[in-house]
Amino acid sequence: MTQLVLRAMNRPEGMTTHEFAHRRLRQAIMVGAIPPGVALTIRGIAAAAETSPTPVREALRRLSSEGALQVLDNRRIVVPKMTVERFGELIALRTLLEQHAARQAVAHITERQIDQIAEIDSEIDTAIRAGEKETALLLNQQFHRLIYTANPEAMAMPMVESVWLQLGPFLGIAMQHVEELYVIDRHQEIIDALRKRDAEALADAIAADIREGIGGFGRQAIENLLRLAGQKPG
Amino acid sequence: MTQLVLRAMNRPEGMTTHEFAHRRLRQAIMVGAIPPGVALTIRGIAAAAETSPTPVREALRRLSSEGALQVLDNRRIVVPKMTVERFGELIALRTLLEQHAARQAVAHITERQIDQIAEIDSEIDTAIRAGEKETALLLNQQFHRLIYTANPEAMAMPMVESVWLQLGPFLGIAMQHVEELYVIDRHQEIIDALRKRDAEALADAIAADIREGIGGFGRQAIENLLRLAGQKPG
DNA sequence: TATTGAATTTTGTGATCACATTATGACAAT
DNA sequence: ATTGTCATAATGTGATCACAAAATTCAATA
Repeated sequence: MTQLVLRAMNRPEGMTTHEFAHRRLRQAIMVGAIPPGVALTIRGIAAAAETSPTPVREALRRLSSEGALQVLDNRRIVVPKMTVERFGELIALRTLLEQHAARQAVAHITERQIDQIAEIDSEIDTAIRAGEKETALLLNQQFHRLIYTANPEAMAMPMVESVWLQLGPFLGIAMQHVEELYVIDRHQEIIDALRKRDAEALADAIAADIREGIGGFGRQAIENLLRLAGQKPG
Repeated sequence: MTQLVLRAMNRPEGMTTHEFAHRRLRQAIMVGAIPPGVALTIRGIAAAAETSPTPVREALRRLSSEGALQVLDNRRIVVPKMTVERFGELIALRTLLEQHAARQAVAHITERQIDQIAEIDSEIDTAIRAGEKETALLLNQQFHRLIYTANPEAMAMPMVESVWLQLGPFLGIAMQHVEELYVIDRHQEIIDALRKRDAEALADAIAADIREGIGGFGRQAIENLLRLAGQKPG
């Protein structure tokens, strides 16, 4: 049994221990650092985070409510295993929610915010050219997040984050085995639609971005990736 | 300050204390028993649930991740206040998610399950005739839930539950002040579409059911209800 | 070799305590 | 009447402990 390692992060002042534990665990799940199906122990996480079990449990409760973790009948906590069916459902939900969130954002977004989003896009290109896949992944999320949160009442945002989190472990696997995951995107098309305040063009571009990115994996490719990652079927 | 009262419930064997606290708090929020904006105290809930603060905190973390509660900067925990904008967003999300969940369910649902759903529908009629609004509300949720969970990988279900939970406090208010909230529904239309395995007819019926039910409140009606409930604009 | 069963360890859970932060109320000054 | 100050109370937070349940180990048996 390999000991869990959490990436070192600097803790913002005023952040509680359980929030910090939540953030670090979330990051680990998002990049696929925690293999699906193997039990997480509270004491193990507490040791890795150098805290006591109490705040860790609160973080685990939150993550399970967010769909990132699954509480088994034995009360053990695991990262859910990916299946072809689950993957398809998550991609469909991602498209549905992000299209909706994008449409709702159009009426609120400012030119200043679009500039900022375009800035993130160029940072993504830089990260990809530098081969920093993990950075590119996080920046890509930030790109989408900045669009949707232009709507001050973006009620769908927590749900989008939940889907991202559930796709995270699989994305981590894909990043390790697939070279050209981010060579193409529809970001320029998204930015153009934003500047024109064209909600339908935006929704189309979002759908295409998802479809041609992570959503483009076929059944066979997904099964191969899951096998490569050593995930037992079940 | 009035003391919080949680409805007595029998605790299923094997259920943990924090799960039980979560369920009871969830129920209280769902029927609008906790006024929005007033701070919930951990010790107060612990006293009402006759437990210690530890499991209560875990329940509160879950509920905040589910959108039912909001953690303020002061670290105080409140039921979020409803606004016209938020209400509209929640209804839009409810429609979007439930239409999707219904479409995904059609391929999986069995005649036996449809029979069960029809049974719930007649129970709803009974409850309405008996004037038991709260029962009708819960049965209505069960009606919808049984449809969506026919799909074994109903990934949208937790999100639907989240929306229900966020609409809960407002529904509780509406129930107290509006007589004919449940006199009409599209349930028969939904059942017919299920029997025909007609996904599009089902999605239309779901949308109509929401639109003509809680979704039918106009801006003025919502503001009046919020005023009646004594909610300060904020 | 495979399997059962008991002993041991590990783990989840909830209560309790101590501490720092925040809210509250009393009272004085303007 | 309103504002500001300070003492007190209430609250959130995290560590620690005890207990029961579950998993693991390992020896005995088929």
